[in-house]
Amino acid sequence: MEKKVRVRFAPSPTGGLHLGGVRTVLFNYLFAKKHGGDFIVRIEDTDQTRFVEGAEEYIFNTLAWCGLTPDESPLHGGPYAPYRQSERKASYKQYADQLVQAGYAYYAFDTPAELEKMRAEYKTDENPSPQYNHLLRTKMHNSLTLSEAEVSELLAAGTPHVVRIKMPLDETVSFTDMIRGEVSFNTSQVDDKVLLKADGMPTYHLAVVVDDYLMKITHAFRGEEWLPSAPVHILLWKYLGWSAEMPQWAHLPLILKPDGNGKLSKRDGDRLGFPVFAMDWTDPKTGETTIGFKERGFLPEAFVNLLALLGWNDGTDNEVFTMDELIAAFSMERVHKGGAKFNYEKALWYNQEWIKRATSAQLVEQVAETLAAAGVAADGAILLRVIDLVKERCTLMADFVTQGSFFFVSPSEWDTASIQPKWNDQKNMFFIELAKAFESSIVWEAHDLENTFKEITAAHGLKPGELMLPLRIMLVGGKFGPGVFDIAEIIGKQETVNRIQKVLSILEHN
RNA sequence: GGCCGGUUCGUCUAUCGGUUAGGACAGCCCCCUUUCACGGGGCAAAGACGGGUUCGAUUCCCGUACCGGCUACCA
Repeated sequence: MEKKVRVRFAPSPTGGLHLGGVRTVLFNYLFAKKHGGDFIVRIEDTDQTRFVEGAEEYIFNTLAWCGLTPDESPLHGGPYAPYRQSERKASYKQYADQLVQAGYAYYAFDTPAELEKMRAEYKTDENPSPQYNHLLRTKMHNSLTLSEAEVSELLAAGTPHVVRIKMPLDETVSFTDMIRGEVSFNTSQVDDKVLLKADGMPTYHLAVVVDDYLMKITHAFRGEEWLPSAPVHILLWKYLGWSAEMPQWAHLPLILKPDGNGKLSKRDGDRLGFPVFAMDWTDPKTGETTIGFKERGFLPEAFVNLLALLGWNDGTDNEVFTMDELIAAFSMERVHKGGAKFNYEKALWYNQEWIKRATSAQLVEQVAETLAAAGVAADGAILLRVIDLVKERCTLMADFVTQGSFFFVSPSEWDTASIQPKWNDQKNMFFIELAKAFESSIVWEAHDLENTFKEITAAHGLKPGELMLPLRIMLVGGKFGPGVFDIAEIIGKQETVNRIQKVLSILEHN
């Protein structure tokens, strides 16, 4: 029987979740759900110096907003708890010891200062960053160079030390990456990574292997930046005697900055004016808030959609997918190898697509919230009609404010500059009469209003074209929005007449 | 520097050796629209370079160039 698929997303709680991180979650999630498996979130908080208050909560809020609910996590519980590595601290040492016992790892007593000295000493133009590797370990302070007695003495004295993996000489480690195919490394080129730190915490390298094993992870997906350390992990699986259980790997391509080169960073968003984080993130130390896609006015469906199509496609021309469609269509083999430059314009297009496709009923709650935040109280029944009328001209949720406010509150400013140049007494008379006609009309429907409007223009010997724009500006405030008579119908007789008269008086005083 | 990965229109991408190299975003033009959008139609735009393999390479192999990642007791 096939093993049940189990994947994990393993973030460090160090700050906001950016595009790349959410996409990694997404691909994990899609793969798991596609295969009827479980999606686990494990918090990798092994570095206390980088721990950031609130970051873990933020991660779960983001997952909830995106609709990527974990099956197991510190928040959701599960049979392999705890899901926080700091709480699993005690379980790693035995594996480190096991590796030392078997000769696959060793104790190293070098102090940070000694390491620094070593790097400075061996640094050359050809080798700018000397590695603690098979060559240099013979010159350092460790259980390979020290006598057994010395080592026991140091250990007994409680001397601070780390455990390092002993990379073998000139062996080939290879594995099949689900995206890249076979990738191989020569072990002589890989350094002796620290497995267990002096504070007793494991490094990522040990923790990821131990926890993936213990949690029965079948597929391990992570960013491409992890590819260089894959041989360490593969060897660890082997040295711990778990080769048969090793998950299948896939290293996801990076998301690159839109201009120039390099991977996308928070700075690029600040610089180019678009969000990089999924949701607003406030740094607890500086108090500085970084805008998120959610707060910028993206729909979660659009955010998920655009992320999925950054580096993946189903082979057809289809670009708009619901979560269920993504799950059905997803396959790791169709993920791109190369990194993708993030394009905010395209992201906006996805959002507009999703707003367009959403029904007014689906949008009403959020739109009401958005309007309320801008100080506009919007009534439910009318709001539904307004949303239907304006949604196709909204790219971001915030656009509903400019596109929808004038239905509920009179404009505070009018683009009279666009009326004035061609304004004259004749037009003034026309609008006075129009207001009167509107005021006395019995039926208040767009179609009838348009007829009334046309009858009066004809009676005055005017062309509707030169009066339509002034009317629009009177009702809307500017040169935008849906059909003028639809607007008039919705805002009602009194309000329509009021707005016409208000602008008439402004024009008169200029 | 070393190791690993990558390379199709400006951008995201399709192509599983044979295509006028397709689509989308952005750009430009036209239509629709007495506003702004939506929508419809059109234009422009690509296989990094050099060698092989092959009847035939964007596709397979090698080299070069360029780009990226890693090179911490960070993940």
